[in-house]
Amino acid sequence: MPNSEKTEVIRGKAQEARPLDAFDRKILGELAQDAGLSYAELGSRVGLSAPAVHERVKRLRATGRIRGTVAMLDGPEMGKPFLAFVHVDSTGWGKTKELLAISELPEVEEIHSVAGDACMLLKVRCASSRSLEGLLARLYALPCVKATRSYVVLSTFLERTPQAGITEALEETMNPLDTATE
Amino acid sequence: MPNSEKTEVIRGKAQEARPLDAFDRKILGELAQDAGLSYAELGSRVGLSAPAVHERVKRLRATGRIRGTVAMLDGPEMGKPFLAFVHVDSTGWGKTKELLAISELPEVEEIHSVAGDACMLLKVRCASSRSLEGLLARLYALPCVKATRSYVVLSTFLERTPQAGITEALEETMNPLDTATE
DNA sequence: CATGAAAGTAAGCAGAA
DNA sequence: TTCTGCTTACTTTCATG
Repeated sequence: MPNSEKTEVIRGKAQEARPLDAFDRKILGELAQDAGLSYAELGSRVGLSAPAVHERVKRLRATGRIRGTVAMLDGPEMGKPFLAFVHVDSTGWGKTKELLAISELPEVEEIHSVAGDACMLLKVRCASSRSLEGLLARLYALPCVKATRSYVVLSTFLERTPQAGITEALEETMNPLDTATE
Repeated sequence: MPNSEKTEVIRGKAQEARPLDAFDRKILGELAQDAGLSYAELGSRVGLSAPAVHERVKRLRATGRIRGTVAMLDGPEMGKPFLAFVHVDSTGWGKTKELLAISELPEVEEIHSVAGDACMLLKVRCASSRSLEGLLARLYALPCVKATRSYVVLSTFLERTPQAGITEALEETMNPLDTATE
């Protein structure tokens, strides 16, 4: 069927607008916990046939809802028992080039720019306090870095990837201004 | 083979002690980026046969180096564009029961206890500033919570799961005390 | 290397716009 | 009717002993 590609192109990003239905949420919920499930098993859990669920997963991947499937490695087992969050006060504005350099380090897992009294926030996992020191040294070597504050993790109670669910109850407000408008 | 189990038991956690070799690191590096690879493809990338690489992956899973394989979901696409890190000052000590309650919320992705001027550090991803407020309200409802500081993420430059690599160069020290002993 | 299971494809059908 | 999406049946690839 030579026309199928064309159809995709014509529809363009229309599929991105399609909201998630209950089936999609259940599928995503399962896959966020275990992406190793067979389509048959996944289908029986959400109440769909294997090809149907396969089709939906393909769509969820294509539209970017699923960014990929990865193996979750264990930090300590990998020889990196030191987890820390580093707040970075910087002058000037987050030069992409400088960030590129440190994002290459396998020790650096997250880099965010944040509002609040810090400009950048890093999540780093490394072998020892020594290597954390080495990483901070690299940071201070950057001209824009003014100060850092490190929060060393003592123990981790929960650590997971983004979940599909939304807690509607959190939208409740205690603000009298809002109740007035409602 | 009825004796294989026995051997395993006798060796006990000996397999955990087995250090990662270069092949293991390469395998883990690939799987941390894409766990959807076939064993054949994985084998050709690291220079091993498919069954060989399969055996290694099985061992890496059994010994806990690989904690599981999950689908990475896109926060904004899931209707949760608000990412924030919340520092919690608490009195008394991290009652597990109370943590259990908030770790059930799909908005909460990480809970750590940290050294530094905060006691707990949360990573939360939610639908709106309103729901972040709702989550803070739940936190303050806990008797041990004294204060919170929230760092709202403006943009994310890097976000990934633990990596296999270790940067040896980070172990370099600038401390004269250490160079003296060496 | 061989077997069996699972992924992926194609064709047909039912329900909703 | 036309379109979207589920199901059954089939092919092919891959995991696994």
